[in-house]
Amino acid sequence: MKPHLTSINDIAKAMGVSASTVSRALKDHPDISEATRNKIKAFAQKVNYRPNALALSLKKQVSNTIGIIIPEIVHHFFSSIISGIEDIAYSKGYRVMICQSNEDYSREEMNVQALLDHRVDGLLVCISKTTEDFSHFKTVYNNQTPMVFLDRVCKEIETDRVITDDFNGARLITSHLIEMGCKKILHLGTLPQLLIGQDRQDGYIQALKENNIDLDPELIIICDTPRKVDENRDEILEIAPHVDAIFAVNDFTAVAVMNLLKIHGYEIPGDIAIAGFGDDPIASIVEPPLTTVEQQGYQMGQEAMNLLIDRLANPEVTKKPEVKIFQVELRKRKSTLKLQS
Amino acid sequence: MKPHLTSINDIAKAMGVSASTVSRALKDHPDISEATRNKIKAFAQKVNYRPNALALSLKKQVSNTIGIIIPEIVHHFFSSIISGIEDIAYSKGYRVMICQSNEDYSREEMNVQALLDHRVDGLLVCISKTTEDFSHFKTVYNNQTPMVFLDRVCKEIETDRVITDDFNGARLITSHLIEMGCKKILHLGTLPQLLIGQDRQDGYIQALKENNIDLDPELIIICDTPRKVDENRDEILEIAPHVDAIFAVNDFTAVAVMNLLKIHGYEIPGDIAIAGFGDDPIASIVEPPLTTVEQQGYQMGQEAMNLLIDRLANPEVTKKPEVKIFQVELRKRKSTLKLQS
DNA sequence: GTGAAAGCGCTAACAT
DNA sequence: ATGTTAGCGCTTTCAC
Repeated sequence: MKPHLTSINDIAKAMGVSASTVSRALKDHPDISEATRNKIKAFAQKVNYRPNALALSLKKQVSNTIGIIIPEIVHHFFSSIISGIEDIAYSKGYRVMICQSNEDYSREEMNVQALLDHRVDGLLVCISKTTEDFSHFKTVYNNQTPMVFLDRVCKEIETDRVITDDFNGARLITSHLIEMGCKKILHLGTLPQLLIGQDRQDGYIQALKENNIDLDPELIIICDTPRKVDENRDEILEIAPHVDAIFAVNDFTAVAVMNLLKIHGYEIPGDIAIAGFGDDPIASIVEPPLTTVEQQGYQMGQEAMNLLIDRLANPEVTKKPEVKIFQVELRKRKSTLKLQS
Repeated sequence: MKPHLTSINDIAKAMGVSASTVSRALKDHPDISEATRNKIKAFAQKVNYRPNALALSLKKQVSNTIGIIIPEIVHHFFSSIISGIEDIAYSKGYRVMICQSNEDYSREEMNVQALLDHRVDGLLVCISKTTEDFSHFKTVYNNQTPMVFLDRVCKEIETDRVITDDFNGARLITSHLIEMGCKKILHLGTLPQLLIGQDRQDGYIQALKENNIDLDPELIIICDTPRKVDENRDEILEIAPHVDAIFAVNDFTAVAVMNLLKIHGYEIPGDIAIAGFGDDPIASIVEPPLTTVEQQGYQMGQEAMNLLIDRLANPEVTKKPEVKIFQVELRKRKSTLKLQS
């Protein structure tokens, strides 16, 4: 914004016409004579005129921008979501503002505020892990700014949601482990306030039940990042001799335990089978490759953006919140393929 | 932007004062009596008043927003850069708008335009691989919108730059391979228009020279993504028997060749040593762990943002473009540690 | 201590 | 076919 980009007024002055004529000419308004229109367009082109998006948004009360709040873009799942969102958004003439919460509640609050301040037309949100109070999202809801929750949702707020079938995913994985002959399965889960964590844990428990395996509460511990694996290494190493499988709530945690166990002489999957969740690229790179379930981040992002655009296009319609559930697919790999004895 | 968020005018009307009074009261202007100020502030708080950032930017001709254009956020190096930028930006009261070019020239052009349209105060750019024409950046330059190039720079435009010492990094790696006894080193490089690729290739050549190894032009091929590895698999497999090491221009390409070679029965590093560039997290996860050099993405992002803020703060000062070069550190890992015979 | 008015860049209803 | 005017939300100079 340094030296004043040329505005419609500048053009008007330079050409001896009114600003409205310029405005109309540039958008092919039928009232404007072809002669003037051409002259104006040519001139605008020459001076490289570009409409000021800020002024436009202010005037139209529509910014054509949607805000994205996501925990951390480093993770493949989240960046896939973003790509899905962007591709739909761009194709429909929307811009996106991406904010990272870094899994931090107060950063998330700031992000919501900043996006609202910038008058985004809508919000696409994947809630931070540490968020337990949802009042900032209620503000959005009360503003009537359309919002779609993605993956990590807030049930208290009635909005469209796009989620993974976490329950079935976890059930699928756990059943697979059981099929491989595992009976003592350690679950590395995530914080209780995260629904996805709850659902994955429930899926794990359900699979045990279906196979008449008693649930041992000691075999569920909260440990959802490589760092946490490191912090809990003693506990994990103490439990390890007594289990024959580990199901981690995400792939990078699974990889971290795998490394920990390998260092301590465990054979994977011979001694302990390991499974993750999400099918991150590292899952196929580790040795042995990691069994996991595929989550369709890209498609989820697309779907969420489509839902949002729907709301934006029909603000008066008050249809019930939609919930799109994405199924997952089991990716069996070497890390769980025990030779049946 | 649905039901009209409450504005300063609304508050003014509701309280029977003028808009200017409200404006002043809210920003603690000394002219306003404490009584009115408190009343107004209390009311604003109650109705959850938030200034419209769009109107503010329009008025002030400063958006406090900076634009980031980056090839692909999925890559750890790039998302580290973003985190570095964000942390500095937030602490100084700036917002960021992140755009992905997806390594696509025309997307990059669109991004530049969109950010300019939104009147960002400055731009932080990591150029797309496929960009050979830089006129869109020259437009920015002519606009006098401050811009800092990061990692992938454009020499034709005189701006601040923050780069990696690619030449020395590649030289370091290549020398290390030579020390390990390798003499026939295949280099998987990137497109010729990319300076970083050129520099890494030059570093590779320099190391050969320093060790009196003749450069074999057949041992340089352009192959800079896992997909390209797949496309060039035949050529790579044909060359493989005749080399004792491979130096890839980035880690994910290195990992891809490593997998290809492992599948075809090669021992790493026994038959062929492999090294990458960047120290992506996958480098320490693959088996064997990958030798590479560490690039300080986070710090580079911080530095770039600081340079930009400097320019923004002193628009009149016309000091010469600064170039910050970040050194790299060799990370020797198993993938190159040949037993010396 | 407070208000009126102008203007940032743009558009649209209302003239002419 | 074109111009005038008002206004989107906000700040700031100038009055009083």
